[in-house]
Amino acid sequence: MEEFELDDRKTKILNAIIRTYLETGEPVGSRTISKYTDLNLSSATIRNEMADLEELGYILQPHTSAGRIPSDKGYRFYVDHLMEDKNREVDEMKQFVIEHTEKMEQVLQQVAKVLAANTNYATMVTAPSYHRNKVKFIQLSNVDTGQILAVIVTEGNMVKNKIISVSEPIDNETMLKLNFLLNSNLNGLALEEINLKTISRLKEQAGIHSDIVSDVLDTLAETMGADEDIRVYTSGTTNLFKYPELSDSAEKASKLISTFEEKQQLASLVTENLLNEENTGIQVYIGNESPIQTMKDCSVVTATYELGEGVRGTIGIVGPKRMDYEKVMNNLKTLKKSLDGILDKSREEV
Amino acid sequence: MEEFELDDRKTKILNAIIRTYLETGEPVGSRTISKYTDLNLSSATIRNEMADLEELGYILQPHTSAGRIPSDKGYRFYVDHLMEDKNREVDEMKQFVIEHTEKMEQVLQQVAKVLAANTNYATMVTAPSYHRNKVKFIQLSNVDTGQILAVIVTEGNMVKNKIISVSEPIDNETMLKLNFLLNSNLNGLALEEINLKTISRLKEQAGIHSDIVSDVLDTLAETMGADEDIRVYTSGTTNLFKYPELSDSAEKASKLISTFEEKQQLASLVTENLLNEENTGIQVYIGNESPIQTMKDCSVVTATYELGEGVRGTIGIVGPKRMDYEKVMNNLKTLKKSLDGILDKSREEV
DNA sequence: TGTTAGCACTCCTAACAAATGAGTGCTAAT
DNA sequence: ATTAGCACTCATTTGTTAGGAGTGCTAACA
Repeated sequence: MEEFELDDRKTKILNAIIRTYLETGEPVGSRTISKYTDLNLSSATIRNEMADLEELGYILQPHTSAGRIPSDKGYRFYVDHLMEDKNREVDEMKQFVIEHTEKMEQVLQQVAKVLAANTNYATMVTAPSYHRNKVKFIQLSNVDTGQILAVIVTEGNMVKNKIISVSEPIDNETMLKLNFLLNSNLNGLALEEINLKTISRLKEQAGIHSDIVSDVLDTLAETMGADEDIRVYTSGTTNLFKYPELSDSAEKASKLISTFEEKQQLASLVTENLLNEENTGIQVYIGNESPIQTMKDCSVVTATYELGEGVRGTIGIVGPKRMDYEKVMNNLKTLKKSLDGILDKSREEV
Repeated sequence: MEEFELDDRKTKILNAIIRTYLETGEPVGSRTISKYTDLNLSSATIRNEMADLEELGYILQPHTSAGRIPSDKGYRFYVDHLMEDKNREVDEMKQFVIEHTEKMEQVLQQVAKVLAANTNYATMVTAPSYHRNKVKFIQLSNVDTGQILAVIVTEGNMVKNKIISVSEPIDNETMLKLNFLLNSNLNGLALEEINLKTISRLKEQAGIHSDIVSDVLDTLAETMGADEDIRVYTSGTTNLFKYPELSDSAEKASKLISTFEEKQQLASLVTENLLNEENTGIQVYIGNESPIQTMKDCSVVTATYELGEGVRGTIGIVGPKRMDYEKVMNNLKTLKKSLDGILDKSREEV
């Protein structure tokens, strides 16, 4: 709590500076503030206060004889203490999400798109990953000579499959036995709960077909495993062009956009949040706080949604540091609310 | 055949102009050519010839007192007649593709990436679509009360699945019958071959469960259907920043990059090629020839690959009109060769 | 003691002019 | 038919200037 550093007046001035800068993107001078605030102060007084604020690290000057802009510390203070918590709704999107639950992929892409259009920033949405998700149903079937199809269905009705090659064909009876074996041993378990004991027991029971069991388990680990192939949908990356501070040099812009293309990098930004059990809120990274270096001139706001028990994904927004935090965070909150627990709901409805 | 328009010398000069421009990206002047070509001519003579070439529409001047640059017509002539057909190999990639056939998605993404790094242009690869692909195996299973899982495997070992909700549970015996019904009627058929007759026969035989059959058929149509959701992998879009003529204005660059983000647009560029049976070669779109408006300042080169009977996808490269056509086309040719028929091969190997 | 007016100073930016130079078209000579 | 030479065009670069926004400091004031 370093609020003690700032008295009431300084706080008000800092607030005014940041809000003005959020709007204009231009360094803001003392005279502007002098007119802006209700507490009538002359520009000279403001100047003195600004000098203090600068010394404390909340604002900085791009160069002598320019106005001030917020520093990372300034933004942080704003987000933590100054920002109002408006509660406008984002109803259309909420509605949309609910109406289209079947086609998850398209919904997520659409969410990214609408959010980008809404906010004028770049957005990313990661598909839900099956962290902590439980096995509901496993089935092996003969598909072709030498080829077995393994299908795995999880609690959240996520379906994964893999073709397994086998050296010699398996007759139907054995197949039935294997299926029973797998289901009775694994159903209801989350990936983390499948330990060595379970595995060795399984293999023992499978006898000569233990290699197939191995393959199935591999598939399980692969498909339900962590960051393996988290799908990331992005939209509006070119919105970043709108903010000169991000795109003044072609190189800068290029690097940023590249990061969005390298979806796996984005995924990494997000994984830690997913695993962190207790974090269910909204995360704000300002400038260097972001784990991705290329985004050091940006702010990143992410929200973790949880479709159902342990089925989590992330929605993120990337923009300039002077982003409209209020708007962004409210958008995310509403979206999060719409998505949270949607699996349970849809199951109830059916 | 409008080659008659150009005598030998004009051809040589045009060739020189284009090649120089491909390298430098700068308008090329008469003096440069005068030194460049082996037929020793003074700059003045070149100027005369250039005036002719301009009148004929092969080259143009950005403004008075600038050098000449190739027009679309000029590039077209170059690609059709002037370009050499070098045959360097792209072995590393070929090797890579063969070694990683199992994980198609990752291969394709990687192909896009390597190709982009190799050429310094933007690349796109579409996942194979199941056009003309045949049903190999269908299976319904009870997954949960009121929920049936339908799995469809096609010739190319593409697996698709869908959860179908049913109002009342189906006992195992009925399920077996349904499965038999579906497989005996549909296996070996391509989507196009499933006509109304087949459908009505199926429904008739299914009796009271004809609604489930409908659902399965819908799923079939959806998953094997045309452009539905062709997946497109892109890479190196920011390479386009390297070419000033594409990124001089932020707006221009922005529009281009956006097109790459809107993958479905890219897909449309490609669909016609996929359906066109006899086209198995390499396509070059120069400037306005491209079906996508935003790419009117670019050249697009695409190759259609065919993993197996009717399982097709596209590899594409987008760059400035002054792209290194030779290199690009050779890269594509080699890649195409590596991918063609890969399904059949891998099946043989097993 | 906190606040304010005034002023000199800094530094960015826009505007304009001049210099540069690459390249052309035309003409006259070969 | 080819070429050298020359005048001319026009984008680009460079230098200069004027303007303006904003600051820090000082001195006066309540």
